[in-house]
Amino acid sequence: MYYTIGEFAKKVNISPHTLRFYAKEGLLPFVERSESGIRMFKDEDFEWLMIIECLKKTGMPIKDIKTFIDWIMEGDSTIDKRLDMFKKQKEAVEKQIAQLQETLELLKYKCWYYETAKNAGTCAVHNTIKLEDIPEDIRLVKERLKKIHSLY
Amino acid sequence: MYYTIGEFAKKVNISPHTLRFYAKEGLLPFVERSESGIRMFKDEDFEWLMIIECLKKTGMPIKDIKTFIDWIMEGDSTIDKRLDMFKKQKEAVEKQIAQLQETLELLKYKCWYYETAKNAGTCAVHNTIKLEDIPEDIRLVKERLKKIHSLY
DNA sequence: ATAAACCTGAGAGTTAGCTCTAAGTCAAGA
DNA sequence: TCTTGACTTAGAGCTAACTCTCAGGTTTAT
Repeated sequence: MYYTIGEFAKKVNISPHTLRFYAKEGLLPFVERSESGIRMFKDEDFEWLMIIECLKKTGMPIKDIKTFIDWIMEGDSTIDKRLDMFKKQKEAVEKQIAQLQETLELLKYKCWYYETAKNAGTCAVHNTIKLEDIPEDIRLVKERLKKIHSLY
Repeated sequence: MYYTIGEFAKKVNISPHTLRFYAKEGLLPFVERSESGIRMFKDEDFEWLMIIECLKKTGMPIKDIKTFIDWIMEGDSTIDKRLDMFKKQKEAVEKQIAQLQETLELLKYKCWYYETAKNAGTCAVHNTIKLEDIPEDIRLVKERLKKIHSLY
């Protein structure tokens, strides 16, 4: 069962333009061609695209993804490199999640800040608010922010 | 206490070039100027930069950040808009975290895959591996991936 | 007073990752 | 056979977010 680039594009939900761009960048060395030069995608190519998508989601640049694809094409001699790469990428994503969770805390604080301001009709309410009227979790974020500020 | 752009750049760890770029994009309407036109940053401007940084980390484009800064400059009449914006941004970040956690699962699977291949000396080991030799958590990811694949 | 270091805005250049156009080739249905 | 739509490559264009260069003005320390 073979697919043209247009059919495969629908399957993986990536435009044919983008698939050709990936091919040009060397991300799809596994794709077969017909005699007349037309790309023939297979079902198993779907798995390759899943790996590519996964690495893209980690923020890895296309050049580095190409390096990794080339390692796979090279065979078992590159297993160590591939393992190292995934370990590093795993750590990178763990850091990204931690970073986003910090950002989320600040956003939660800001939501509370504007909920309170909305109820009072003015942001000025935050000049007179008492510490004990601030919810526990919000107060912690507020104090963390102050600390960062005073570091500089 | 006023800072020149160079001094402030060090404080917030952003290059003077980038700060001028932000100013040009309208992100720093609160920065005062000396008679001769030189920017005079204040301690409290640090907080503005913290908000800008926070929104940038959520992936918000500079134009949208400018809209938000303009709302703050407009005063209390824009509190509702600002609250809505933060609520949406909070949801967006929660989705990003969920997405990264899925990606992390796949990376963990790949780490296990290559650890196993490394021990065996070949990726071919995965053609003959028994289900019961796959750790519980890894097996779950593997099955989830299969399901996604068969959807198409 | 003068050199060094820093400031200014305008605008050019860079990078990544698409996204599209053009000119031509190929394949399937009426 | 002919039309229509999808395929091909090369290469141009686009957007975001910087990043840097330039020519000129300002500040500060000797």
